[in-house]
Amino acid sequence: MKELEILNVYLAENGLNRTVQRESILNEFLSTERHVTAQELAELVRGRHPNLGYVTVFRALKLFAEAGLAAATDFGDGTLRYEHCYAHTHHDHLICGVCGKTVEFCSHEIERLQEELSRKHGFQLVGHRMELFGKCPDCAGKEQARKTIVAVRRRPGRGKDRL
Amino acid sequence: MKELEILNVYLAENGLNRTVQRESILNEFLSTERHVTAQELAELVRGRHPNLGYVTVFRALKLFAEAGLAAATDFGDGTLRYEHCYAHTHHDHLICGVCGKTVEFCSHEIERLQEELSRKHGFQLVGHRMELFGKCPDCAGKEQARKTIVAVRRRPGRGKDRL
DNA sequence: TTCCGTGCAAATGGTTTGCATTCCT
DNA sequence: AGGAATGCAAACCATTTGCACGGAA
Repeated sequence: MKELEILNVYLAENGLNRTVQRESILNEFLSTERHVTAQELAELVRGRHPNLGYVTVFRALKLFAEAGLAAATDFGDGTLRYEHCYAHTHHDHLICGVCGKTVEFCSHEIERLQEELSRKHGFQLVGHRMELFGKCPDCAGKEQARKTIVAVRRRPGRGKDRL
Repeated sequence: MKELEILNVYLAENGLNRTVQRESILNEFLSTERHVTAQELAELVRGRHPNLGYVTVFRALKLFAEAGLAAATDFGDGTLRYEHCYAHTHHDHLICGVCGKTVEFCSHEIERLQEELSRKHGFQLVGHRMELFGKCPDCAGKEQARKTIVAVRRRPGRGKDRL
């Protein structure tokens, strides 16, 4: 079963309609391998469908996420980035704070420890979010040591200087 | 050296001024043990200083963070929550998705694995963010199994239905 | 007496909603 | 036909900025 089919099943099950827009958005979404924002995807889609509105893309991404086709993450700059996740295994992200490159990884060991920790506190673990911030090999090469300040401590707002 | 002193040193070092407002905000901030948003803290402060503006609190919290007195985290609802972190050790959060209760924890083992993972990808680790979402003992007791849906998969926007 | 801080109001920007129109079924 | 989807504009809301005034150094 592939993505379009999944979507259609989800739509049918929930009494929602199939539309050209949703199909186009899904195609465009599936054909990018990056983490896209709604804005970015909307621009991509508009390449083929100039009058497809931003809001529609936004709503579609949310829908995809509900259907289990997309996963949203907020890397800390206040905007949601979506990646397609159907038939992908769970993973977390390693993010370069300089150039923004992301690497996906998965550590069963860490997940086991998280589970263990939750249990220790009586929590029933439902999900987690983990992002490692650092400098990628390229950027570490270019940039010499400066103040190595803290992506996590300084978590700026939604404004211009964010990230 | 305690917090007020740290702040004053930071202000002096950076050519900034000491003000009554900043001191009041710091006091109020230190006297709460929760993770406060700027809004919440502003309301607390206004108890004593009715004409102290929200923006000032906002700016003060940012300042505190720069001075190393506060740490900001975004639990995923798009609003920054500050906690005081001077002379506190680093920790991550375990968050109950039902009642919002948070537990702080620290796992050296996980941190070691994160370090190791980053190195494996050639990254120079600068910081991380990790939140575990689950159901706390109390809420797990009250609520019976329903759809155990994913705080991470479904990451809603900044609007009304968020969280 | 020169910046800095404050506080209001207005701007920003991602996200969401209202609503009239158009589309699926 | 009847509910759903679309698309525009307008609303929302946390955050940020502009600016005039009062305050610290």
